[in-house]
Amino acid sequence: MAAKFSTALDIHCSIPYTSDTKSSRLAIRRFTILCNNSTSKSPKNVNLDIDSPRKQTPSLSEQLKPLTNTILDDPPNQPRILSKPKSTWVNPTRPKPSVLSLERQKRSSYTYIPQIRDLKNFARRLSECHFSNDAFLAVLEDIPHPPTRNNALLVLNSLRPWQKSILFFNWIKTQNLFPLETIFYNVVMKSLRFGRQFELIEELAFEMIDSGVELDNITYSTIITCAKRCNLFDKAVEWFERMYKTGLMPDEVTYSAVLDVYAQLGKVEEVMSLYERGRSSGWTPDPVAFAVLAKVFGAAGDYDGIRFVLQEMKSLEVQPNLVVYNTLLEAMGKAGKPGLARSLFEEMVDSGLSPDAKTLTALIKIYGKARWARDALDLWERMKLNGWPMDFILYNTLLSMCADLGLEEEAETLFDDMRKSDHCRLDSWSYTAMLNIYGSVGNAEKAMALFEEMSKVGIPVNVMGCTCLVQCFGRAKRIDDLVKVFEVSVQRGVKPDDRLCGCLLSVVSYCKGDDADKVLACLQQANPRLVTFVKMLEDESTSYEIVKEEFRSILTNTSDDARRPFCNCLIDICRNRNRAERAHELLYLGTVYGLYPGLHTKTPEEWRLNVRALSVGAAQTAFEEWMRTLARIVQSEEEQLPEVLSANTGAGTHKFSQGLANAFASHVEKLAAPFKQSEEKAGFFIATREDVVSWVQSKAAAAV
DNA sequence: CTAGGGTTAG
Repeated sequence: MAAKFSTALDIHCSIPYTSDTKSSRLAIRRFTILCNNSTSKSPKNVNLDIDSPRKQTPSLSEQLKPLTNTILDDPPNQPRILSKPKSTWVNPTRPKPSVLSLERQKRSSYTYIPQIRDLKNFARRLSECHFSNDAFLAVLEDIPHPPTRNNALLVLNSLRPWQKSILFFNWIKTQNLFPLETIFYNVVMKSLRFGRQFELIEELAFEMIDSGVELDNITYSTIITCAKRCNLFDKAVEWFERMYKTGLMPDEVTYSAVLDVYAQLGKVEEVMSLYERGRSSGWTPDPVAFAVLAKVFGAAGDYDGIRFVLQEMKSLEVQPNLVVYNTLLEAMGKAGKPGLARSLFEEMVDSGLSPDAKTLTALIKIYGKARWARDALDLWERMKLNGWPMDFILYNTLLSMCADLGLEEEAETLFDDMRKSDHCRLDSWSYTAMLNIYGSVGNAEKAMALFEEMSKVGIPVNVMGCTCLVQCFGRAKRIDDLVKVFEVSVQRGVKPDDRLCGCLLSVVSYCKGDDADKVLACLQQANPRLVTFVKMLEDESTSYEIVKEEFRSILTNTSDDARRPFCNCLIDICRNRNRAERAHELLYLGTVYGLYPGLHTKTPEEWRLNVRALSVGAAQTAFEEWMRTLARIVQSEEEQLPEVLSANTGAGTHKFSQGLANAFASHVEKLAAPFKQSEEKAGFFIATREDVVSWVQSKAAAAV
């Protein structure tokens, strides 16, 4: 009997598909406000006054602030509007606010240089020479043509890494042959960006300001993206604001760079605000901007936001490119919409675009997490048939998908292909995916062989691999192997996390005597408080108050996604150690602490107990609790039962986790409760009101 | 990396 929740499989494989669209509501509401309020709400706050460059314009954050206040004043249930935004700027005394220039900055035209070959070779020598000043100067002696403006620019453009770019730049400066225009700074900055040298970039920028060299949109976007890559987001915003203050309008490249800054910070509100103000300035965003929008909604798992992006592109007649599709597909996955991802992919292929490895990685991952075996395998076939591009991440994603779907043979074939392949190597991801499969199917022999192979080829086991192995050996009751693998992993640097502890705890729940003690000894190293708590639960004399306090404190120190597994395991432990009432206490506490949202749902026609996220023991406990409640209601006649009562265990779409429905069925039978497994709805147990009422009455009669 | 923006893995 496999405890559904407590398998490492469930711990690892359940993607936190979130249906929470709070952020989108906010974003869309914000969007609505932005569409409507420009006529009524004080426009001075949104207006970037460019007509008087001497007057300092308010900074971006100052401008955002009043908008934030506006949204807080908004009635909470305003309907969402996803229509094409219309500019409604009608205040004649003020100009239409403009936040970006609709013209991209022009780039200087390319000048042909006949001695390009010589200079490129020279640049390569500079790039390859020693980093010391002397070595560099020695090569400089051999410059094949005089360092005119264009020659110097060409060399500078071909130089890497950044240290060399700086050396050459400084050398040109000392030569004093021509003024250093903006483009020279821009080229050096780009090189510095590759080296993530934000401080040096900023130094150069100040040098430009001091010496009166103009900073243009290319300069700013380079500074901003460098700050972004160095995770200096406040710096990125600071430079964006600085450009307004100097009277320079960002063009769409700089603008979408900043959109992405907010996107990476997860600030949906700010992204939407900037986007909307760009739109009302007459901007038609290009695919890059839409990719940024898609990313921000994807990160928030926000389906409404994704729909908004699609609709915007449609109404503005912007054709998505491959990157936009890839980002949208990824976003669909995060929003838990595998079906829509599938149709979006077909739309993409129909439009004539060919998927790349990233596209396929996103889709395969989505199908795997959704347990859509048919679609995953069909796509895999199509990939092979069409010769669509693969890379090592896609290979590993296919392996993980096999783990999600329990495709042991397919995974082994792929694993061997990868082993033989020249263009991809087995790495820790590949091995971990295989360990996940063997852990799921309970193939302890192969799991052990793989573990030994890993140490032989020098690929360290990570915490997830260790968890899979613990699960595998626990299920196989090979407790000595479990202990060995745990000890070795910890010695080699694996830091046990809450998932691993949950897995150990689940093994404890179905082990007895010595075996349980051995596993508890492992758990003792990883989480001693949990072991103490298990002992408290077993001890009859522990009071409810103490259990409650200690449990709360343990949960507080447990990561979110491991809390329910912990509670499930602890309930199982109580039931398997003859502490049934304590199991009821823990279930009650778990419910109070919000670990089982929606456990019981009511409509006028039907009351339902949802035990899909519960372990076998927890599901049994919940069912008993429910029966007690129903009996009390029937006897006290305080409330009318609905026509239908049902319990949902889930059908166990996962190949290896179909144990819950069976265990539940036998528990129902043991209690002689009148619930029947539904023929047409898999995973449902159903009783009518009459059944329950007469069952309660006959039990009451028997008790007299 | 040929002066600037966006996308892949428990």
